[in-house]
Amino acid sequence: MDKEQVAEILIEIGILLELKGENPFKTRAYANAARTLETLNEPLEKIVAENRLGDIKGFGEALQKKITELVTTGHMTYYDELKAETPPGLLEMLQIPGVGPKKVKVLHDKLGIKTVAELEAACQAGKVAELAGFGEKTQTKICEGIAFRRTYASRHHLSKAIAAAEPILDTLRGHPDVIRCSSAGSLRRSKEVVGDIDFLVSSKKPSEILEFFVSQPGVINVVAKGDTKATVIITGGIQADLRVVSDAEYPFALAYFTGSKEHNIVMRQRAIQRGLRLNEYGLFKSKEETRDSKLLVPCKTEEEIFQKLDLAYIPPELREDHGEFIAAEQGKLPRLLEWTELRGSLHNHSTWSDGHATLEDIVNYMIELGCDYWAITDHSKSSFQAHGLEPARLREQIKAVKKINQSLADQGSDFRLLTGSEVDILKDRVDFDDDLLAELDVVVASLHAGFSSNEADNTNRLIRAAQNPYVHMLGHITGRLLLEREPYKVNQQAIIDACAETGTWIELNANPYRFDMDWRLWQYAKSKGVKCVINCDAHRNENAGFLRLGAGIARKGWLTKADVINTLPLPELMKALRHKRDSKR
DNA sequence: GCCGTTTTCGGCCCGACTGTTTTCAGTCG
Repeated sequence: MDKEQVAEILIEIGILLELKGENPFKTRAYANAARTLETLNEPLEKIVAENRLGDIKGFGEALQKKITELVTTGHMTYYDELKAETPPGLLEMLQIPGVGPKKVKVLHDKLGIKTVAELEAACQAGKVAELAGFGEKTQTKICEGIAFRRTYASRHHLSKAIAAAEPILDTLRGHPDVIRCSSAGSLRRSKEVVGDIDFLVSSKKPSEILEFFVSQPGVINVVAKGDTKATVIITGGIQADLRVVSDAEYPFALAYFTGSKEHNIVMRQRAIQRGLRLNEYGLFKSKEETRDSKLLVPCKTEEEIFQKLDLAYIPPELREDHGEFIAAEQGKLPRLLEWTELRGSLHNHSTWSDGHATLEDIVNYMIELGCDYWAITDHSKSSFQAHGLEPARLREQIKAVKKINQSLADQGSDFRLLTGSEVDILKDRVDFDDDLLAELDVVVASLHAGFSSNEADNTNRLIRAAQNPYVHMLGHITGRLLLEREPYKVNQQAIIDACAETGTWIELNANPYRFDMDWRLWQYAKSKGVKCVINCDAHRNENAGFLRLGAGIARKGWLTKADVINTLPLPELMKALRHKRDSKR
């Protein structure tokens, strides 16, 4: 049992305890432990075997014992019993907006409701409104919440959220009474998937701004509207929150609403350690609750807040309590990659396989966009569903690319198309022979089919591909499709180690459904010296925009310009591409 | 359930909004 599986169980225990009405700090202890596990850089089995779990903060006697039992025997008596006494439908009921653990407990204890379907029936029969603490409105809201969940997913791809948020942000910026405004929350932190969109505005006329916001054409439902805050549902079913504050409060509110929750908790603790109190309204020289401006430690920007807490400025993408505090204290935060530092993409498709643009269209579009190069890596023959290229066809494509490059050179253009292949990783080898791969500028090796349910099999296939001297990088190593398909089972750490040994790069696939490899693993990869390539995996020219999204995810992974291969100018890139095969010779 | 320069008990981040109350609990972020 690996750390991800253990973490999942700990999170579930936390929720189950909440449903039982347990002490909230106890439930949080489980959630905290789960988060800590996910950031570990060595196998949990090893830590358990060497009895070192207690060295990690947040793992006391009880958790050590339970986790050790789980890792060594594959099950945990405490969890099994807890799960057995809680109907599974109760967990699902928590997903309904406005329904939390306390309400679920009452519904279960008083009405015997065990599933979402039973809850909906009880609402329709009017039984829920009769319960103490419930009423007509709560009952209606639950019904609407259930119906909403049926219609819309509650989580959204980053790209969809950005597309929905940017026009609203522009509109808000144009309002004469708006002083400063920004998105906040997980969108600002560039999380791969977001639950809702947060906006923050500073203004002297909050009620007018809120009225303006809820009457926007894209708003299909107003969930809540108070004096400083409104919640709406916008087109596409995404929830959007707006908070309006004074301009003096703005930096504090921006830091607060950007989160993450875990990051904020540490920020508050740091304030307390310094005899201060931090909330969304300010940083106060007081241990008591106050908004007394005489006690305010004035800060005009987020930078100043961090400074007052003895920290370097932490970019939003890093605010996940993933080590940013230690680095910010020691002045060791990296200067993160800027998306404008990317010069092209090394994994893309054309009409030769399953892409929608011709080579000529791609060249014109990418030159217009300001790229220096663009690799054409169409599928290999085994991906017949994607019109994968036979060797002869690939050799034709190489000629076609060379001809285009010759004509670019003749016109005095410095832009170059690179030849390449996204070669399938088959059971025991990659799809093309070495002599053909040797003719290509760029080789991306990816798994597309025949995933085993056996983690070791998948992992070994990827490791063998990394060992091939002609393979520059591994593509989308988990095959996940966010919100649609689970990753195939694979030991990512072992793959990173193999890439470190063989000098193979790992792709950060910038398709917003993939963002694969996950940002949580890049710090480890970086520590092993593994380089990243941010690739569009473009099937249409517009997909070039994925570079910006991918850079946001790379920033979450603490990556700098030096960590990312496709920031290199063309001559250096070509040198880097030749390096692995040369060193094998 | 964890933790300790208030250390073996009593804390644990903090506030807005809603609905059901008639002063507050639950939920959410």
